[in-house]
Parts: sequence; C-alpha cells; structure tokens
Amino acid sequence: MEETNTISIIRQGCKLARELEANLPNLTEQQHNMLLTSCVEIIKVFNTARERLCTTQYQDPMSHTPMNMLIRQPQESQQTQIEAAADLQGWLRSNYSQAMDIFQLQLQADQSRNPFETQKLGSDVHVAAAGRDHAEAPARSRSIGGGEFPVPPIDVSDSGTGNSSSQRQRRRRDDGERRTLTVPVPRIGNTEIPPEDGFTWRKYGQKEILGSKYPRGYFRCTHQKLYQCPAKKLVQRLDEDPYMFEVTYRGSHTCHMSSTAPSIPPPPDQISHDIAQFMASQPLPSSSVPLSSWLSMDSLGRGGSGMAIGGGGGSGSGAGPSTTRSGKEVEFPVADMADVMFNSGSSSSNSMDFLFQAPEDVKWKPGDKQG
DNA sequence: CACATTTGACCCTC
DNA sequence: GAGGGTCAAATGTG
Repeated sequence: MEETNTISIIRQGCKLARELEANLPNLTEQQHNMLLTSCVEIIKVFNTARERLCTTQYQDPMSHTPMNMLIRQPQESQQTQIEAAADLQGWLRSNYSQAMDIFQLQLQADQSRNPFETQKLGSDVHVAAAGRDHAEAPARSRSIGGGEFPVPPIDVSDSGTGNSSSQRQRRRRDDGERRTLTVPVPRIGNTEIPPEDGFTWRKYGQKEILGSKYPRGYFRCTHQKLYQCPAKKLVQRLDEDPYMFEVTYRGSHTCHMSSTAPSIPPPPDQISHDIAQFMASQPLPSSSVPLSSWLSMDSLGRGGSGMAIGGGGGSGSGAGPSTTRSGKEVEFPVADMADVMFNSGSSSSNSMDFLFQAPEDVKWKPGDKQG
C-alpha cells in the first residue's frame, strides 16, 4: 500500500541523514554546497513522506502523529516498523525545540486560515482564544489561565488600559489566545530551566500560586520592546510530576517578522545563501555528535533558544530560563529557518509540521479551546 | 555598561 | 478580599 511506501520514504530520509552525518567529519566549511544539497535532499524526502502522511491522517482522525501511523502499519514487519519509528522518533526528539516552534507557528497560521485545520493536527492540541462573550468558557486548566480573554488581537503598543489614573499602566488578559501544553524537562542537568521552545524569553515575574508547590514563572518575549512582540509564556512546574512543566503561551510572536528574520521566504538564491551561511557559521560536529543533535537547538547555542547566527552562545552559566541576551547576536528564530528550509520547495503551505510535531510526551491541554 | 533576574508592591478580575 | 498578573527598583552577571 501507499503507507508502506511512506515508511520506505521515511527510511530513505533517515538513511540520507545518517549518510550526511557520517560525512560531516570529512566536510569543511567551504563545502556549503555539498551540505546544502544533502540537506535539501533530506528535506525533500521527508516532505514527500509528510505529504503522504497528511493525506493518510485525514482519513483516519484517530491518528494524531506520524508515529502512530508508523507503528500501525500492518504491512510492515514489526521489526522494520520499530526501526523506522525509532529513527523518526529520535530525530523528532532531537529537534524538539524546532518542533515546538514550528508547531506553534503552524497552529497560529492554521488557525488564522481555518480554525478547523488546527483540530486536524490532533486532539491533544487546543488553542484557546475564548472571548468574553463565549458562553461555553473553556475548562480551566489546573491553575494556569483564566477563561476570559477579549478576542481582539494583541496590541501591546497602545497598552489601552485607559483608566483615569495616570499610574503605571497595566494590562491583563489582553493576549487573545492561549496555548497550554505540558513539556518534560531533562532529568539530567539543570532541571530548573524551563524547556526551550525556539524563542528567547525574558523573565519578568515569579509568583507563588495557591495550591501549587512550585512558583509560576512569567516570561515575555525578549523582543517585546524592540518589535512590540506581545508573546508571553507562563511556566509552571507540575506538582504531581516535577519533571514536567506546564507552559502556557499567550499572544503570538511578531518578532520573527522583523527584518532580522524575514517571515516571507526569500527567493531560492537567498535561501541557499541563508542556509549556507547558517551552516558555515556552525561548528562542524565531531563524529561523536549525531546529526540530529547538531541540528537540534542544543547544539545551536546552549541557553539561547533563539537561533544565533555567528553568536557567541549567550550567557555561559546556562542557568535561568531560555533567554539570550539580545543585541549581542543576530537572532534568527528557528521557526523562520525552518520556514525557509521546509516551505520553500513544496507546493504545500505547511511542510514539516507533522514531522516536527511535538513529541508524544508533549501534551496540549485539552481544557483549552480554540476560538 | 547593558541586559537579565529577583522580588515586593501594585493593579485587575472574579 | 483573594488570587493572579504585571511593574519596576534593586541586584546580578558578563
């Protein structure tokens, strides 16, 4: 069947990735073109697989992830299914940050295009944008999030509290939409660090929450001032599982539309240039470093969740939330990079969303609802 | 010096 | 009034 072919395609992609990984020690930074060609080839293969998977998924609403579909292939021997699944899963996990990033952007894009599209992505995913008028207020997640948000989209600049007092302006519940998910933290290293998601965040508050053992952290986009980016996130460690964070995103990033990170894919020449430039800026991994790790955010700059091109790598301590000091590096959010890479060659508007779908232990809160 | 984090106080909503 | 969200001064860091 077609699904069997899909497995083969994915396996081919994995194989190409492995080959690239194996050849990396032999490649120099001057060999952009070779790297670029390999990457493009891999992307093409996965794109093809993705398109097939998308088609399949819509036929089966119970399938939420490529993993599910892979594992359920009846035609494949169990061994090969597991192999392919493991390849893909490993790759997905290693690209966790990108996955989150792309997934979020995809959600936003999908929602703006067609609210129902978002639901197709899987029942675990819910975008909350409950308006004040909505009679059916979403079930509140345990502690994060109220149910009432004015629908008007985000606009930080006006800070329109407009109250009579000339005191400092405060705004609340103005972000329109919320997306809540639970994400695991690494069980090694500094587990205090909220999971990276491909953006740079600045912590602006922390508060003890009634009924919660752990305080809630309040983060906003580092570029809030620079680009009027309204994105915020709340990070709360779960009582029942300290190795899990509940992360609530509010607002959507506008900073990735800045001139430093064009949201509109540049012409192919520019894409090639960008990719090559990015790759050239990255230290070539040693043979002990898997390609997947190289591609993952962890290798792109510890502590700085934004993709830093030519950057020094942010603060050395690595402690604290996923933030990077701005202004000391060229920001290039992963989402845009991915956008450029994965959306350029396909007629489909969303290319790698399924492949980069959040790993299975990332769960979007079912309590939220989309608007 | 510039930026991030911490933290107590303030404000808003329920 | 309680609780959550935000502000902004103080402090830390590179």
